[in-house]
Amino acid sequence: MDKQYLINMLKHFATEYNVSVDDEILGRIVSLSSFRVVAKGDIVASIGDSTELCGMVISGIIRNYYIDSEGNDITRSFSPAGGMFMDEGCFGYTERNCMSEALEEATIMQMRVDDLKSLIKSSNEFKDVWIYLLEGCCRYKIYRENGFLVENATERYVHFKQMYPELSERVPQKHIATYLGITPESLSRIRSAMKEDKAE
Amino acid sequence: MDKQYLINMLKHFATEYNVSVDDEILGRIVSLSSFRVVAKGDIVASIGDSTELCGMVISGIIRNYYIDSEGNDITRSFSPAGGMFMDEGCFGYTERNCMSEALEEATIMQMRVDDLKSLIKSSNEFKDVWIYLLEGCCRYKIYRENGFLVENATERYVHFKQMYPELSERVPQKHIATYLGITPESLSRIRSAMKEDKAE
DNA sequence: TTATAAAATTAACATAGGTCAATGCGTCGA
DNA sequence: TCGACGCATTGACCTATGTTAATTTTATAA
Repeated sequence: MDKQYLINMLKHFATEYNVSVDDEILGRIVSLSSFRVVAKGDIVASIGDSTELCGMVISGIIRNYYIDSEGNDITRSFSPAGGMFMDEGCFGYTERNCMSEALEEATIMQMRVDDLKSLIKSSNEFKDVWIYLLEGCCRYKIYRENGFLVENATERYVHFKQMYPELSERVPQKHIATYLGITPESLSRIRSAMKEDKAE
Repeated sequence: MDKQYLINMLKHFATEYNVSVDDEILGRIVSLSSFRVVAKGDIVASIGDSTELCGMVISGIIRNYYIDSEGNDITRSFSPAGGMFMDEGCFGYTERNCMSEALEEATIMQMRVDDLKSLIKSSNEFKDVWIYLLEGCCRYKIYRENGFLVENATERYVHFKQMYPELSERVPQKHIATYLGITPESLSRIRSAMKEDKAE
């Protein structure tokens, strides 16, 4: 993986988000980052970890999950290729409150939040990119909030499949269930009820 | 309400958020804004409205709520003094999908999203403020997502009261209930159960 | 201050989703 | 190829929350 290759990869992710960043900035990001290949099942970051690093997924899928007061594993989000994770530091948290694991073999890139923030401060253009990403994060969370407020579990599942058809295939159902705020057993029942409905 | 008074008010709100913006920028914001006093119960913006305007609450409380597929009124958020509302345009939505009403007599300020975006583009300093606000929005929504994923209704209510003691007093309970994702009847039961627990 | 409406409480019953446990099915490593 | 383990499914039962409706309390406006 040479530098230009990584720059092109980042450019590709940026294009998917409809933002353009010039190579010079991307080169600085790459220079400030370290890269790691992690195996399926590896824990990439844990509860209580410092938030000084933030990461981006180059390939594979990272799952971010809470452990609730009874010890249950509850998926907060999935980070596919191009997605950020371990980003709590960017939002001002000083300690991580969730776990991150690789659901598949994954290549991840990580850099210091301080470095990222300096980069943002230093470049007017990159500031716009950061604003774009933050607005996207808000949109996503507002959508999710809306789901919990006005939809039932079945509706949330249907919309999840529409929105993330690929994740629906690649990720174990139990994780999709907890992401939707229900148990794996409930999701299984919802699925069989949906099949019946279709049959009729 | 003269201009300097309004500037000072905005400065005060900014201070509460721990951000500083200089008077020149605030002056431009005020110049681009219009001000309105709305009566208790007034609908300030509706579903289907254009998102070309965004607003900030100067005094009073604005409640933002969805109407679900069965016609139920479900609170999405409260905007107290200093809070934004009608901000969908800032996040790229072209049409509003929720209602906004004044829970008390309120003074609101509104400006064109385009003007706000130009202001952000034009000022490096104001960009930082906008980034700060967006990060705050993400933090808030992440907290809320966490609540729906790992807390039950009682816990969400307790945390709501801790976090927004003033809102808890000033806002009808039925709206707090739907904000928490439950019915007013359920909240009432939760409250009486909490009283019993305390008594024992 | 009173009349009226709105909000909160309470009760009885209904239901979505949770819990626990058993079974079956893939998949992956030895 | 086999065995073991993780995952999905299913069933029986449970609980939190929803629904409907009656009642009490509180707020509002004449």
